[in-house]
Amino acid sequence: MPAVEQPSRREARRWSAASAALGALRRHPGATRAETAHRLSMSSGAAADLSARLRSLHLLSEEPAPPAGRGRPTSLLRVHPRGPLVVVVDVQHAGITAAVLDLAGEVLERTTQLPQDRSPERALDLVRAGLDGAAERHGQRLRAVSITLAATVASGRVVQSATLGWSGVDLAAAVPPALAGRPLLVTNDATAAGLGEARSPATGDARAVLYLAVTVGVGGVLVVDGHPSVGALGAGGEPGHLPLGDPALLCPCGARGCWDLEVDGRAMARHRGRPPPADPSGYAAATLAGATAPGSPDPGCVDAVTRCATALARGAAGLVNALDADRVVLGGLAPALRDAAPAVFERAFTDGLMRWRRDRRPVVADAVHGADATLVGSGELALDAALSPAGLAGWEASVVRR
Amino acid sequence: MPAVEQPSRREARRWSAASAALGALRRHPGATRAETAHRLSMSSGAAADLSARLRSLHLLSEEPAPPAGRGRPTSLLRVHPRGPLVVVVDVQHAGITAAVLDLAGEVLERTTQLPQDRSPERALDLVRAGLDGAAERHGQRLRAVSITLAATVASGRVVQSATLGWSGVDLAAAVPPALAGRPLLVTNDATAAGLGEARSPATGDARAVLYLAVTVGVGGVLVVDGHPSVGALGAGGEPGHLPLGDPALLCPCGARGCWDLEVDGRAMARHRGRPPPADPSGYAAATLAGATAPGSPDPGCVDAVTRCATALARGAAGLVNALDADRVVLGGLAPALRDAAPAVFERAFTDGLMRWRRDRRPVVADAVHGADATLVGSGELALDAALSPAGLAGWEASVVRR
DNA sequence: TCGTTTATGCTCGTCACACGAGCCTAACGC
DNA sequence: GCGTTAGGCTCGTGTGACGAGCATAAACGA
Repeated sequence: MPAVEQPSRREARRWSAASAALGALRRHPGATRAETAHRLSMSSGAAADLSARLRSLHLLSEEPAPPAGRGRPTSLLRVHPRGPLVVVVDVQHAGITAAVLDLAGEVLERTTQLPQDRSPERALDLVRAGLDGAAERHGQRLRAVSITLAATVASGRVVQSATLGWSGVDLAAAVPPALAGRPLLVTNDATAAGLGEARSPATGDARAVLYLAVTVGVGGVLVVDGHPSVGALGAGGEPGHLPLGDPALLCPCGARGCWDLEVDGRAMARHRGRPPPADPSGYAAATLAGATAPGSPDPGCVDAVTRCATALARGAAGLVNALDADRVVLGGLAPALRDAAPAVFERAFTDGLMRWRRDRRPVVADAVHGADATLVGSGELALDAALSPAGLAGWEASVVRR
Repeated sequence: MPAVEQPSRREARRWSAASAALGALRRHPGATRAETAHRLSMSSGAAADLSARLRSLHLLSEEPAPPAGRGRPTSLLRVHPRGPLVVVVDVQHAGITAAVLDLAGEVLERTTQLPQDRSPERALDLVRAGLDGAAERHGQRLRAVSITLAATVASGRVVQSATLGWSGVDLAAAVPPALAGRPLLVTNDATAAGLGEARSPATGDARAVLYLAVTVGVGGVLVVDGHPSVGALGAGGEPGHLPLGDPALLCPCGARGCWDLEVDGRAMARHRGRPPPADPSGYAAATLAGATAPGSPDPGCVDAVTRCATALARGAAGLVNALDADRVVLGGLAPALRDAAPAVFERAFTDGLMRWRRDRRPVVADAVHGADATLVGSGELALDAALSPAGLAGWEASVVRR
């Protein structure tokens, strides 16, 4: 854990308005200054002071807004071209992606590297290389580091990963000296993706978003008021290990009857009487293709897909009951699973809801960010840290030093 | 919903230190001034200013602390005898309890009334009477109202209650004019109880506390960093309606396979081949007694209790997996259920955990507040509102008016 | 007994943000 | 061209946080 010191009360107060303004700008990209001031109920005087301060610190720049109707034209708020940046790294079985984002969440650059072998050491080397490259190109402008992995993460460490085959890996070891002292966030990939989806404008004004992504098993997270609910160690977002399935089945995680085993390629293989596939995602995709083949759907595939769609919908409804989500977002293979058996899904979802919820049942939407979801969510986490009062105080210190 | 206006940024800033100090005092009753100042890393100057302000507003009083060791003796911080109060009402099948608490969470007075009949109208009358009585005795000193019920609550309304037989009741109607404008909190009883348990010193420094109470079904809530996770509408805390049970069983809530049906008196009756009992709690208590009778335990009771204890432990472990709780607190009949079959419970709990969690498995503790848990938690909710910056600003206004 | 040590409380000057009032400025429209 | 409208700017005021320096109350020790 890097020692990211808490700002004093005074320091926090000093930056709270700036943090709020930059946060508002992040949620409403391309907003004007007057608009933002109204949104935060600031007087025009306060807005003028704040704007001057943020501009002089390279935290934002303004350009004249095109006049719209009567009145003195306002200005558009933009990310400053020499403002703070964040760097994110996503570690997946398929490859390691590093990206640099600006305060607006725009991806400025991204690189993907394919590891030669699967060892954690090699992967950490690639993560370090990615971070080092970004540090070289952007130096002090990088204000936070966020790493996501297809793994269960607790207290900044990987505690297990069936996908990567890791356990007990500390990600802090992959941060190069140039970035030491920056906030480091280590997060499960589905948790980050859920955050990215929940904060997307497409999600509307839902207060509690349940994100569920089927890949190998089912990952996901509840995002309440824009904050992921990650529990004690940050290892929340493991809905797949609720015992919603068959108690006779032993999960690789060590527990029995995990929901994980009912919704993915492993479940489909089981339903078709086949041995567990080496690549459950590929197997699931093939089974989905078989079930939806125009003209001649394979009955075995249809049955397997139907059962998985039912298990997914039933579990989603149960989680809505228990956690009081007002929106469900499906990611990974889940949208395809639902599309392959929409009526079955719908029925199982409705039947699984408590009766009083059926009147105003949560919308079940498909994820909008696609393959970038994890990167986007990871950026959100990093930007949260960079734009917190503590992060801004650090930025000011670094600007003054120059 | 009463219109409890948001304080301006300035107002919030004005009260943030006071709010923090009173919050710290609440968590550490009987703390000294110097201790509290250190805890909040305030300079002695700031502490002097703040203390003078809070004393003049009747928010706290000081008395000389008994000298302990060298150095100038400090003072003990106490609740002011004319300071703010909160009023709470707990609506249960068995009766309606109203209580008035001071800022330290001490119960100053409490009354319980037994309703003549079970209609919501009659119950609301009793709630109103309880609130009116408190308002008459304490007037402006009452700063927040918290109502708890054995019911599913969403957006301040009761949406369903098997126990009370209500649905669609708006609690705002029970607030007398004398208390209009005060923050009104309406909460499920198990959620409040869980909050009370999670904030109890007995719970230690756990970050995410999973509270599970078996009564009729199983209620509970995840409390993260002292805040209950209540989802979109405040209807979280319904873990009993996760489909962890037998999908063939239809729950009164309308869903199938609810966990609710596996752990309480209804489950025990089913396991013993009896019809559903009218009073599941009483039936469960009797079955527990039968299973633990010294000398001659009833095998049918033992079997029923064992199966329920297993279902409880298995579900608890699954929720720990999914939500990342680092402590579990059992309330209602759950401690008795565990005590009746400790080895079975232990085994099922451990087997239900993901393997990596077994090394540092969360402590499963019994609730400490007993029958008062709901009242205590309700008080916490009300005090949170009363001691928020907005609540304190309201108090100052009311003091100045006098 | 009386200075020394230690912990704490108090006063005061300074800083920096928030806010409101009053005024200035840039567009539109008749 | 002048009124209308929306928005920006300046400046005085309020207020809390902080640090420095001093005052105070107990315990300790010679």
